[in-house]
Amino acid sequence: MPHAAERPQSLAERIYAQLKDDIFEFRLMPGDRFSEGEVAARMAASRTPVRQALHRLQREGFLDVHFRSGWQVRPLDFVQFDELYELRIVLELDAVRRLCQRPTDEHPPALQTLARTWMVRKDEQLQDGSAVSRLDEAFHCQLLGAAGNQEMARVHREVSEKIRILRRLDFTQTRRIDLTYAEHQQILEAILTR
Amino acid sequence: MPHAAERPQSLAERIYAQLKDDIFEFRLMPGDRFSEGEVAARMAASRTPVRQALHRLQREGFLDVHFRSGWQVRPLDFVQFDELYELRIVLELDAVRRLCQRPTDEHPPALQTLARTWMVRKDEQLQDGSAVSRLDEAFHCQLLGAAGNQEMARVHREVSEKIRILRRLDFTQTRRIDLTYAEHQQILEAILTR
DNA sequence: CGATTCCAACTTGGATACAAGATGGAATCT
DNA sequence: AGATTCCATCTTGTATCCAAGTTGGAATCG
Repeated sequence: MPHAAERPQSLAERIYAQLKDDIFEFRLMPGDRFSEGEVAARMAASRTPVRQALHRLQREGFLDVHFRSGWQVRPLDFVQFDELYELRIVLELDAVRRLCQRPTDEHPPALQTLARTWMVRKDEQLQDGSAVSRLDEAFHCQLLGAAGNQEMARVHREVSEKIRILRRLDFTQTRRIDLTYAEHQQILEAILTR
Repeated sequence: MPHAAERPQSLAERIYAQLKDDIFEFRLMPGDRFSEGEVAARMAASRTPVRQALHRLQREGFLDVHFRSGWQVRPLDFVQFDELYELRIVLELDAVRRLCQRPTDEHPPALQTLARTWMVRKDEQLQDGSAVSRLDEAFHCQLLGAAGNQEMARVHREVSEKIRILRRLDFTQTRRIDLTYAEHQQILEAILTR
C-alpha cells in the first residue's frame, strides 16, 4: 500500500463525494439550481463544509455559482466531451508507445495479469454493461499506471472520470463491448509482442 | 474576448493568488510551516477566505496540511518535474501533429504573427532570461490554443504553470536560449511548410 | 543529568453570526 | 390590462465562535 494511514475523511470531503455522485447519477440534473442552505439541510451539516465541496466542484467544471443568487449544475457540453476523448487517447497512445519500447519482462506484473483478467471476465459479463464499463476503465487506468508517469496517470484519471458521466446517457453502450474488446486485444498484443 | 465581464475577484481568490506568488517567488520556501492565523493576520483578513485559498493550493499540490498542526510548503519533487515535462511534450507534439494536418491558410492568424514576433524579439532580448522565458511560455501556449482542443490547452496551461517554478532555480537558463530558439524554429517550419 | 509526564497554548474543522447585494412578486401607475 | 417600482426574502461571501486534538516545553521522576 503506497498510501499512508488516512485519517477519516473530513465532512467536506464526504459532502463533495456525495454531491458528485448526485451529479453523475443525475439526481442533480444539468441546469438544476439550488442554494448552499438547501444542501446543508439535506446533508444535516452547516454551510461551511458544503461551501468547500461546492467550490471544488465548481473548479472541476461541474457547477456554476451565481453571485448571491445560488448554484447551478453545469449543462453537459458535448464538444468538451469530444475534446476529453481526444485528450485521453493522446495519453493512452503515449503510454502504449512507452510500454512498447520496454523489454517485455520489465512489464509490471499487474499489466500481464490484467490482460488475462480482462479476457476471462469479458466472457462472463457480456450482459452487464456497467461492470464491463468499470473493467474497461480499470484497463485504461492500469495501462497508464504501467507506463510509469504518475502525472499523466493523474490527468488520465481526471479525464476518464469526467467522461464517465456520458456512459449514463449512452444506452447503446452494450453494442460497443465487442469493439472495446477488439481494441483492448490489439493494445495488449501490441505491448506484449511489440 | 471570450470571457464574460468578470466580477471583482473575491477576497479568497486574491489571497490564493498572493500565496501562490509567494510560493513561486520563494518567499514561502519548500518545507516552511505556518498556520492559517498567521496568513490571515498578514493579509488582514479572517481565516475563512484564507482556508479556501490554502485548501485549493493543497489540491493543486503546492501545500500539505497537517491536521490540527499547521500547513507546510510541499518540497519540490524533481521526479514530478520530469514527468510534467514529458506530459507537456506529449501535448505539444499532438498539437503540432494536428496543425500539420491542416491546410496552411487555415492556421489561426495568431500563430503566424507569433512566429514573427518570436523571431524578432528573440534577438532583442537575448540577455533578459525572464522575458524570453515568458515569451517561450506564450509560444507554447499559443501553439496549444491554435490546435483547437481547449481541454488539452487547459491541461497544458496547468502543467506549464507548475513547471514555471523550476525556472527560478535554473540559473543556467540563459544558456538554453539558443536551444529553445532552434527548437521553436523547427516547430514553426514544420507547421508552416508541413 | 537524562527520560518521562503532563498541561497550557496552538491549530484546524465545523457551526454560527453578520454584511451586502440579487431577486421575484406584490403594489402602483398609466 | 400591461408595464414599472419597490421591498421583504433569499443568497453568497466574510467574520467570529466553538469543539476536539496536537505539540513543545516545563515540571517531575529515576
